[in-house]
Amino acid sequence: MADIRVRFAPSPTGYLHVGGARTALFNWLFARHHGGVFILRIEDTDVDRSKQDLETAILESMTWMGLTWDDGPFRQSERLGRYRELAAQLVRGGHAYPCFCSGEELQARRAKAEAEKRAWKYDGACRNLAPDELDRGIAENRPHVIRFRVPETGQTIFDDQVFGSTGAENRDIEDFVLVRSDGNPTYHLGVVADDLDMRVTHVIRGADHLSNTPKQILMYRALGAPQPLFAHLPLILGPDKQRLSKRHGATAVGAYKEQGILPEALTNFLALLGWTPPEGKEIVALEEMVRAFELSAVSKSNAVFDLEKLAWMNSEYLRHLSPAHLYALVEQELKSAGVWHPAFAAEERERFESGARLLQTRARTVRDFSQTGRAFFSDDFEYDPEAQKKFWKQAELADLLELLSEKLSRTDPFDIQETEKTLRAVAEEKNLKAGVLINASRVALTGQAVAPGLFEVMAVLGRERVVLRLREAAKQLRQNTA
RNA sequence: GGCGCUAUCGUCUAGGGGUUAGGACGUCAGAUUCUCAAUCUGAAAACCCGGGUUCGAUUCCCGGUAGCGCUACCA
Repeated sequence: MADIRVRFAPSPTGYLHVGGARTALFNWLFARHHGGVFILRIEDTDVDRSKQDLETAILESMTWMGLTWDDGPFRQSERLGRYRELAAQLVRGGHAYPCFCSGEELQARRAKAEAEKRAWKYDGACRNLAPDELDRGIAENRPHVIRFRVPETGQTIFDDQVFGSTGAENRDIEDFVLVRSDGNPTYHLGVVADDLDMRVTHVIRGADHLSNTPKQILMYRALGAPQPLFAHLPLILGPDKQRLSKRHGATAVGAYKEQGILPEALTNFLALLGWTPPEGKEIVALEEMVRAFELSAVSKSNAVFDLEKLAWMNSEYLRHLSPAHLYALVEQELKSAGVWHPAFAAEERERFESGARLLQTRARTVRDFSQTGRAFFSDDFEYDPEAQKKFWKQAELADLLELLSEKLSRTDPFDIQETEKTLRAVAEEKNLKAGVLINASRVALTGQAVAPGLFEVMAVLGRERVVLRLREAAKQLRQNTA
């Protein structure tokens, strides 16, 4: 298939949410797979709700995810003239007409129909206005919209690339609005005009548009224009199976970035919502997805967004990060958390790197490096109250930690093996299980009950810090028990 | 209400007229251990219901039910 052109068309009325991101991803994958063009278009015809900084945020999120576009971004607000022109063409051809019904009138009629339990559809009041009536309305400058004249009979069916053959009876489709009374186009006019002008070959979008598609196909026909292929994507739901929204927690791509999710993990996770890679291998790099992606493998049923699996996938990606990539990421995280020290770029580089590596296998998000892992990069950290409660129970621990501190100050070389030997010797001498001393020391050195192996921690921190922190902890412990 | 779409473990899904219905996340148990994670082993866990077609349906067809979507001068 040559000359494939697809587009992603967010509207800047909110941040890029994961559903939109998945749509963008599938478009992008499809384009890359076929060597086609991925167009970015901003659908900002809703002037009241569209915001410039939201557009910027959307572009940032897409860039962060690696979904770069080949053309655009185009803005519908910059093409208003073109939409009016097309609407006029439709009117001339008898496929559309001005409608003078006001919003209030319409609402009243709709309410009445509903009260009488009649299915409401625009009643066509202005569908066949007498020419003089029409002229008068225009001459008097009465506010009006332009409606599309939907055929009264027949059906509009199409072959969706995901859902298969589907469509609607024309009699079930109302004469929808093309141009608002303020002259701005509605979504339906905008998409068709743009997809036409941008020579989009495949419209890949959320399944919430499945029922809208016949309307748009009717427009292509009225225009005598070739229509694109359509592929609708199942929706992403919250755990309660309701359409994903803010009340389910974070939905914006930017929020996941803030939480320390890697773009690769998010992308991979999103791809698995509705698409199964061949071979069933779930960890799939972007390039691999590009190679394997097929619309025909997209599922038809909605998918629940499972945070647990995203978290797992994130730790999986974190664990397999190359050292260079890891260091860059951790550096960035420490900086934004205010934990970064310039020495980490110079004389303390080794400590920084080994600390990052030590934390790598157990990190769930990049935030962990500055949060639970803070003590590896800063001397300014707190003892977690829960950790103290769990491992600093015995009062004698204060003396023991001090003793250990003193022994360690003479341990040489100060490495994993020797520090362990030293600690176990102290434990034995005091007739104590090594675990008790180890756990207490862990809290002393990291502030946490959960951290990497103690002797690795010691080796990374270095003698000076370990000795100091153990002594400090002993002091703290005495205070606690006093 | 009308129209449309969908329906396999809790979740994401594979599969498909005859299978021990497969995998992943999660859960549980065990191993390991210095906490946790990782790792390894094992376990529990699903074809929405009713008809039809068929020698045989989870799979095909119809109906029901449920969920979702559309039903705006939102997109």
